[in-house]
Amino acid sequence: MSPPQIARVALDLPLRRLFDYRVPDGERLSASDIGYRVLVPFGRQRKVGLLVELSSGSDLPPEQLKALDSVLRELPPLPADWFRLTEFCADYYHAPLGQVMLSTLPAGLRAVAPVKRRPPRRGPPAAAQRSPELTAEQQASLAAIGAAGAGFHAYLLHGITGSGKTEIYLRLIERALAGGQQALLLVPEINLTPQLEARVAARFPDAGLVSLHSELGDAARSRNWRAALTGEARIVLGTRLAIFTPLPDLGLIIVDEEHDVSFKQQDGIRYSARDLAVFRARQRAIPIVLGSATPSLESWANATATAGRGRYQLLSLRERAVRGARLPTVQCIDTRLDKPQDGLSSALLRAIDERLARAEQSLLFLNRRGYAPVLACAACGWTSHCHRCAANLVLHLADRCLRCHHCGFEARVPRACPTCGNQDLSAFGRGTQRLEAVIAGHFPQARVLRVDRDAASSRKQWEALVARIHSGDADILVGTQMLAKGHDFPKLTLVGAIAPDAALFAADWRAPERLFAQLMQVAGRAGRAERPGEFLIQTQFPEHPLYAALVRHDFPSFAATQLEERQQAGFPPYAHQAMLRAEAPQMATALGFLRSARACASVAAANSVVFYDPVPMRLARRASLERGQLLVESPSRRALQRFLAAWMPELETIKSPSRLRWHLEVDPLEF
DNA sequence: AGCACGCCGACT
DNA sequence: GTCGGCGTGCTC
Repeated sequence: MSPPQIARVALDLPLRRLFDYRVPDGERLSASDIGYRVLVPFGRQRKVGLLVELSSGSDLPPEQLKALDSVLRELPPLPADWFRLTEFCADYYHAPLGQVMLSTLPAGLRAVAPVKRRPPRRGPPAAAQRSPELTAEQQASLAAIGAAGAGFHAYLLHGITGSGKTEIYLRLIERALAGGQQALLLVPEINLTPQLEARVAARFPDAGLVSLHSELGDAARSRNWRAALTGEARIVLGTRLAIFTPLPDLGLIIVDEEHDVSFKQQDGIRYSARDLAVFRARQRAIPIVLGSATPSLESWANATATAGRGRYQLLSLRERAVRGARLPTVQCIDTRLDKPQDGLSSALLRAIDERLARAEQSLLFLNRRGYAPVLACAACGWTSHCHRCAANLVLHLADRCLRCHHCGFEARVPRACPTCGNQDLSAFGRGTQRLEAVIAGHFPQARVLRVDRDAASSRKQWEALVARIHSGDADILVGTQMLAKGHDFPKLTLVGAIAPDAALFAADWRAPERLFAQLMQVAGRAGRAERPGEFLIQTQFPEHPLYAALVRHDFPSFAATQLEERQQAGFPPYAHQAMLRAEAPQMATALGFLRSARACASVAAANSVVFYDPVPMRLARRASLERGQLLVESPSRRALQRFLAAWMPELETIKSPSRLRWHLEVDPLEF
């Protein structure tokens, strides 16, 4: 009689443990079964779990163990390095392992009822595209990456817009494929994936390229994920969630636009796909390339000798790859001298006029949608604010409503002031809709197109707008950061930043970093083809160092200044942080929890961890929940991690009303 | 997280 | 008299 066999199973539960099951009589599992999905009874439900370990015993008495129902073998088992990735993610972000493992599977593969499968849809075979010639800089970067040989190497590819980073990615993918390996290419948002996908597919028609992002339907997502796991797909292109794709032959990871905050998951398990990508590359001993025109300061510090001790190798592309193409000239318009009318300075109006005369396109960048950020009554002081959030309702004249951008609340625009009856309500401030109207008034002959999340809420609408811009069916574009990324509009030669100053003095100390990246990116839309571009910034602070660096296209000096400030202030990357957040119907409840959390920490806290005071979040109420936060910080990542690991179980024992919810975020980006 | 059990308020 | 609120406790 052989000893009983115990299967240790990860389940999608907010519990920090595995569950033990008996292997049914007459069945015998082996180490090669680890990584299969299993069907198990759980309470009076059945669940899909993941077989993580086999053991000959359990901490529980045998009579308390149930037998697992079945081992699901229609998929290959998840590979060992995928386990190490998910385990690291669970450890580092202090999330339950089962939740990490199961929630990263496509929904169809963690459902109890198996979903029906359709054979993969194959697009028409694309004609393989020839590779363009490389610039000297591109060649040098590729040579540097090649010279390092096999093993883990992290590269920060700093390349200005249009310098041909994508071509480098493609050459690296080519190498990986030739070596029989799979490649993983991560991109920030789905908006850009279709074009990149088309380009990669055209270059590698036989690589079974699949994409993985949240807009994909469940069936397609399962299909693509499966193709990655079986090795049928040699290239995976996806957003942050794609970092968890099992890839048995993974030989290369590329993170494009690595500074983009959308690599950080903002709910559920709050991981950074970029940071996990670096971990994954290290433990698989493969190269990783992080690419950006404006790298995150964390990555920049890792790649520059002083701070990073050369953790990453810095590769720079300083020239545009299209021959003759130049960087846009960047100029500040001093709005103290050239006073804007309705938000537009005369210099900017003149510049737009010139483009109209030459049948070129202009783009006005204003990162605020709606008509005006608030509606107010001058007679009694009433303002349009959201009853559920600590925020204003934004006036949307296009559909005659007031809308909360935080909770989605909507109301009709009142005809008169709700408190005093005054019929003369005024719209304060400026959003894209208002700018669009002002522009249309100034240039009645021009075709004005607004591009923001309201105008392009679906993928289809977005693609239609892009097509319109491409066809030249628009003269002036008014848009938010939606327009900032990755699109080449050959006729676009002027970009104007309408009101970027607010971010210079924002309370969020990461605001300048984001502003610089955003302006650099939007500037890159101007003059990509052979026509020179011009970028005009309307500002009251033309001498501000951020703009001065932008005028010189000088990211390195901007980054150096910022890093110096951060070092002085003891901010990341010179400190490591974690944020505990709590929300409840009453702020007192949320802050009370955070105070208890801090109290129970004082015992476990290593002397190297600093606690701040529990405070309301910047948006103190959202969707009728009041929110507080408690920041903990340490100069040592290891010390912080050790502390968090001890703290988490303590937090779970704090008694609190059921209406209170809390979560921990490691390496928070927003405050 | 689900899903049970369990003990107090306004309704067919 | 019961339907149902959510507090508490458990799931291998």
